[in-house]
Amino acid sequence: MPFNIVFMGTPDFAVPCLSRLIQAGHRVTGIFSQPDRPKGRGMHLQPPPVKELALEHGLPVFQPSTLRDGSALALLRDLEPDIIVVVAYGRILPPEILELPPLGCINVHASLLPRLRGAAPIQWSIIRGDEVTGVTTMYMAEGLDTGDMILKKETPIGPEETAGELFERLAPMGAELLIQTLEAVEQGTAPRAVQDDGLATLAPPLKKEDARLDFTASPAVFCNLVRGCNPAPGAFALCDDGKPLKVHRAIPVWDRKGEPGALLDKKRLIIGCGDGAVELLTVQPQGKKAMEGSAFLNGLRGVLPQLV
RNA sequence: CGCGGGAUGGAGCAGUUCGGUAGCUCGUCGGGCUCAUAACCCGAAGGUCGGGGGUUCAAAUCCCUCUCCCGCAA
Repeated sequence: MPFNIVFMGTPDFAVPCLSRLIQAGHRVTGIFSQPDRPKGRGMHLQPPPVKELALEHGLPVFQPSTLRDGSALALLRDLEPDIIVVVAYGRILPPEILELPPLGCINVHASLLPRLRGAAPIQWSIIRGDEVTGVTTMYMAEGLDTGDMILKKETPIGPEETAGELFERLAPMGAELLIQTLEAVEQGTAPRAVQDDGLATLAPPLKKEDARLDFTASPAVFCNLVRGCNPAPGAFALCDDGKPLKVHRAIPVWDRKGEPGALLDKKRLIIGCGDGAVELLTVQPQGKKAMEGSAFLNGLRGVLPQLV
């Protein structure tokens, strides 16, 4: 017996969840998504991915600029949700909305809560060097990802896995867990586990400076940052001319040593790093396409890149 | 009209200011050296210089225009 669902979500991560909801035959009575925003080169207005999917299915989409002026609440009442499903919506729900649906508001989060609460759990799990992560569903509370947990699914992180690759695995995994969670809620068998705040860690949105590479760090830390920032926003090193060099792929090199930032090879982009070295496999100079490290060296015409 | 960089053999780049033979580092192919090699030496193939138009005796280079790629910012 499907119930009325209002879905709130914005970016790509939320798309599989909505897609599975529709596929599973749930009655989605309305979609909330962030307003279209000017984005990318040219600053053209871009609809969020969830909106595009919703429109393809002819579902009503709402994009209020705020949830706190009462009109959103009125709107929600008309949609008569039994439950609200929130996936990366990008906004904290006020208490009156959290309390509106009889079955509550549930959320899909891309980490094993209470670890990595926040907007960028996938990137941070890799940047921190975690070997395991997963997805968690929870009953939403007023705090940031602090609600009582319902279901969890773990998955190992590959030693060379990038944030983009992990994203591709976690998004469908989250969608599947969402379906299971809804079934459990429907049957009244959903577990409810309080989060241990003492174990909580944060995964705030990545800032520019977070993606800055440091050649004095250990090769492992360096490469974790590269993986965690791939494909976006892209980890970068600064050259001595002040220009950034994005590093898309890098691996530790343990049998070389050198001054941090110094080039250690003629043909490959092996750079001294921490107590060893790293090889930059794929880099991208400003204004250029991504290229192999060796190609970057070919175009330097004898000038050494002084990375700092 | 947000700011900016770019398009030159398979890859990455110089050459464009001040028009006049197509260059560099690699890769590929052939040969040599070597116990051997990703090292070294010799040689070769491969380019409508993004598209179109214009100026000129002559355009990668100057003028106009179009297409595509990318960085930043948001």
